[in-house]
Amino acid sequence: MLFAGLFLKCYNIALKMKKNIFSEIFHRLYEVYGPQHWWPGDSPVEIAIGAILTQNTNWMNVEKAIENLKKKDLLDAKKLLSIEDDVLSDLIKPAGYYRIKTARLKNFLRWLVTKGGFDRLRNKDVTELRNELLKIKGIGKETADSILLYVLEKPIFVIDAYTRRILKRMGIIEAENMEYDEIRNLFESNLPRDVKLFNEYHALLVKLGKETCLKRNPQCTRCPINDMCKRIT
DNA sequence: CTCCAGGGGGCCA
DNA sequence: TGGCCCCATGGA
Repeated sequence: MLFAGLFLKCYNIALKMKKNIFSEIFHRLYEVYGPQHWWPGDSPVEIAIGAILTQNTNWMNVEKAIENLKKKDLLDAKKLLSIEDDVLSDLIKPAGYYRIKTARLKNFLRWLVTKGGFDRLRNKDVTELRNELLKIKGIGKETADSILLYVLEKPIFVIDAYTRRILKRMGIIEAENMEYDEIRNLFESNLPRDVKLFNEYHALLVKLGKETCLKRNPQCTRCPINDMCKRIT
């Protein structure tokens, strides 16, 4: 029931999309993988914390860290800000980079509390929000955009290493280190600005990126977009 | 054993 | 800007 509803919604969005390579990729991935139900997490603050903890880190390790916080009922901005750095570091240790991430979490949470919480932030202008997020030490473009899309529900397309690798393989971009905002603009200017679509699309790219046939393997032979990939000898 | 995850910041030319 | 290094754990 939920599946069918979501599918229909995405299908309707798809019908309105211009026929281009970006909509084509979305169709393929959605047909094969279906809805991804992102972001994994039960509350806005949990999602935001996950976005910071998953920086260059396997999601499985992030889950362990979040589970530690959840067990102690610490998935709350003010509670987390009130505990000692050493205590927080110890709890998030499974996610790696635990000292630096402790500082990053607190930097973000301090900003969040100062601004009066997520509900208040949702009403603010996207560009202004993004600039503010980027000023926080430890919040870079991908993390900022993940929070904008998956927490604040703004139509911002998240670019990550998987996205770069896939676009490069398909010959859509020249180099993987192409400017972040230029790649983001590729998606945002070729797709309808729809939060639900951007949500699903990024999640699907991550899903595809995790497939072993695409993982650092230049020979992509069985992925859903194989025939769209540039032949690599 | 080696590799590498849903990055970001600092430093240096 | 562009390249390099550091941060750290745990599963494959």
